[in-house]
Amino acid sequence: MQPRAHVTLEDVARAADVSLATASRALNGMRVTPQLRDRVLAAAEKLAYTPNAHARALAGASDRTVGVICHDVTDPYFAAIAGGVMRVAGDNDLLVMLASTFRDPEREIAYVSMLRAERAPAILLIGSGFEDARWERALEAELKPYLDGGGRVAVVSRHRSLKVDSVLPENKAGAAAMARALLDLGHRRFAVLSGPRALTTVADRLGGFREELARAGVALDPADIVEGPFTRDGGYGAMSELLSRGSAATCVFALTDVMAIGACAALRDQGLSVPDDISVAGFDDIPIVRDLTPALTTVALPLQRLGEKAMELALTENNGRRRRLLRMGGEVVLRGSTAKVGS
Amino acid sequence: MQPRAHVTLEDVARAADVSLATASRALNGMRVTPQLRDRVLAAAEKLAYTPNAHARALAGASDRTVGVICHDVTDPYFAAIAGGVMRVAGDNDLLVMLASTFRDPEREIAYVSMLRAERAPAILLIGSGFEDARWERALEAELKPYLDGGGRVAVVSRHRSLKVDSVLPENKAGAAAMARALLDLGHRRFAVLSGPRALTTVADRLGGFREELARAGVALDPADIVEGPFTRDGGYGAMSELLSRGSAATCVFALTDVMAIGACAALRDQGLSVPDDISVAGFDDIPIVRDLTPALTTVALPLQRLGEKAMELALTENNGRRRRLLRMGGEVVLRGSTAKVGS
DNA sequence: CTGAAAGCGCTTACAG
DNA sequence: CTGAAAGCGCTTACAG
Repeated sequence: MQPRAHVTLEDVARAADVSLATASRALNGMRVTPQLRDRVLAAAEKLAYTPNAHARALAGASDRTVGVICHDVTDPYFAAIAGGVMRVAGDNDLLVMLASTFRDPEREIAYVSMLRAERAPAILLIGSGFEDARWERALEAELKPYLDGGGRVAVVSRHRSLKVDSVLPENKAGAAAMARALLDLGHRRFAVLSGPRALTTVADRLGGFREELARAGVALDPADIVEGPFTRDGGYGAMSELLSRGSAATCVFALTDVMAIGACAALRDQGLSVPDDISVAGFDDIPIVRDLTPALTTVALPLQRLGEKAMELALTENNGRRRRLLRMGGEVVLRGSTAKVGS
Repeated sequence: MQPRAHVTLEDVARAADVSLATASRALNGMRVTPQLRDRVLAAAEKLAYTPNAHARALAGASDRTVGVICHDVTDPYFAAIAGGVMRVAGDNDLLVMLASTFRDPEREIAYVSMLRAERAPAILLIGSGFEDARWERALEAELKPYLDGGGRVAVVSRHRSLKVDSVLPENKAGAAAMARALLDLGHRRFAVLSGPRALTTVADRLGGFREELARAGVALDPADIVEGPFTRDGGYGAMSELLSRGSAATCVFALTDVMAIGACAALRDQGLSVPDDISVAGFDDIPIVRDLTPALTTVALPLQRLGEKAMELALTENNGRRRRLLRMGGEVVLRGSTAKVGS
């Protein structure tokens, strides 16, 4: 009961009057005479003993803590994916260590490094990578030795990242499908609220949208593309900017639902009605958007499953040495935020 | 480059042709001849060396990973608080290990136990406790030895929990203030969408609301109190139940914004208008509610600051041995979801 | 089944 | 400043 030192296995062994080895075995459920076992368990209970996970890990016991690195847990998109990861982790009796980089590439590398140091059995990287060769090399320099050391890595939403298992939402196809759906509603003049160009997801979604429009003979005026952070306020700001430019677009496509939410707020603040004055569409289908008024038209991604699949990939041994790639399609869901427009 | 074994300090020391001690010192930025230092750093770089955090922790180096346990990261309420925690943690160069119990008391204890085993320097418990004596004892049995061992603990939103530092949103006062505000709008017949009785937050908010109404001579009909899970769907279900009971309430108070969102959805689905047919108020002021249509009337809690303060408490030594208690007030924010009603 | 001992990979007094 | 050595708290062959 000394208010300082930690109770160790040795204390337990001494109290139970057995050897260290026996104490260890009893606590770990290995074969031990019931009588000794009871004595050990009783002593441990009495002393409120908790094994030192570090010593245990050092001594070779396997670790049960996987690391998950995402851009921002407070973003519903990542929260939903993380929820999926945790579901599967929980089923497998794994503790999840969730970290947020707040979109700082440096910090992502720092986290991977810390997780490596912790000898986490698996690391999940959730969210778009950055178009930055230097960063890519640095990340690879961390991941490579980790993988060589037997670490498992799975990523969500990033391509080309090493030869690791990955879950890839079909951003490009989804954006293209959205373009088609909006064209079908009769829209011909579009604006896009985009995120930072450095994110690969931005390139994919913007590219898919633009190309599909082009296929229909509709061009996207560069002045109708406004860039902002991938946040609610980023969407608000981008929409405001667009309005101040006096865009003639009848429909705005925000590259994420979160931005779309900000855009709707900006429109509302300007006294404009969605979808009567202008249609708004998003991407992701985060849970909240169906509860908005009007509900948001979007490309629905199976967010929770994205996380579940990533965790499953990291958990299952990859026998063939090739990286596994799971593509998960998105589906356009038309809701109240987009209106038909007479041509 | 063997694709199995981990590179250890010894490998680095050998490659740099120095002793283990020197290699350790060089890597940790302690005084070492520049020449040797460079050799060590170069060797470490070349071998992609990462120190084993477990060995380091065992050997006495301090750990930089704090644990945060909340009910559900996918809930915007906890996400916002976690965001605050992470902000302060980041400023202090700490890694945050975020865990979700999904409101399972057993799991909370399991997480504390794991964190104890990890010798995390601090553990933060975020979210209402449960009214369950057995659980309380079990939790205390985990926390006590952890505290005695020098661990730091801070909690958000739970009272009576041991003698640990805590941040307490004024749930009771906030709910009372909300009652007053709604009475001022002219409402006299209320309904409450409540969460599980076992959560202390429920008792506080419900109690504060009810007592303030009573003070004004307004009684809360037990039939007008519907209980459901603290989730969007829980709010949806509870509201549906209330409607099916044919309640005559002119105003519904949901104990959390998340439930209020579900309630609004249920009303919408029934073709009822908020606030024309019925007023709805929530509690928490999670970020999204100001973007709803109508925006939600609620008790605004400084969510991010709740997290920041908790982390700060855990980080600053408590010299006086008494537990510190930070009360943080909530403020009623009237928005579009509540209407005046002619008396 | 049980115990003595080696070893996991570091850090840090303790000598030099 | 540098090195040899002890020690952190476990687990696990290895003998008995």
